[in-house]
Amino acid sequence: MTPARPLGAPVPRSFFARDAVAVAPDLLGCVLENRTDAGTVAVRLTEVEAYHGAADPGSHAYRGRTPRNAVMFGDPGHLYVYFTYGMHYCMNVVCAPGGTASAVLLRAGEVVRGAELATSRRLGAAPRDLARGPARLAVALGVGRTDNGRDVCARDASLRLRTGSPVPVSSVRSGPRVGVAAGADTPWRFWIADEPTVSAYRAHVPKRRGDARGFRP
DNA sequence: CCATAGATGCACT
DNA sequence: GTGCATCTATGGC
Repeated sequence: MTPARPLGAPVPRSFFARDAVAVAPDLLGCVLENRTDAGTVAVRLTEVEAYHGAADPGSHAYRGRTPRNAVMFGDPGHLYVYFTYGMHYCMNVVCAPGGTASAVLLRAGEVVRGAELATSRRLGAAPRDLARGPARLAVALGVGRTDNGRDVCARDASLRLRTGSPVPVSSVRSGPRVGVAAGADTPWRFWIADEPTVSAYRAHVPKRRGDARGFRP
């Protein structure tokens, strides 16, 4: 059980200086706020996933340090933003001591401030869908490639985490991570029960290859 | 509701 | 060349 923190207090770096699997459930209910020239959007986190360092086959860090994942190997409290599927950005917060490459993927949340700005970034999205899914969350917050490596614990951070209303332990759920083949036995996806903003679960879809085109068994 | 396909750039093998 | 820690549109029921 984590000690209660004053509502709205910035989350200190020490919070992230633990294993991602320990940090992830504690992150639920916290509020991520991004101030830009366009305005401020704040999101209450409802769904996250832990990536457990270089030993985790599902992690980008599994095959060692590369230019892309370098931030993961750095100090806790920094943002690891990566580009995927040719069009999407997803964001993690680095955890554990430097060099561990442990991180938490922020998968979904509820927009609690700046809904108008978030909606302008996500045209056509219903309120509950504004930040439902990791790539949508990044868009709603206005986070992209240039935010990779940002320190969310810095004194003057325009992108930072605050504590929110505590989430009862009884409301925290966990299960397999989305779209990750390795570690189906590790329930490192955490979410708040009965939250409409939690992304739809999609199990990993194995790729079929080498078959004749159009052939179906 | 559910299932599938296509988009699209880049890191890595 | 292969395969994404995804999203959206479309088509079937």
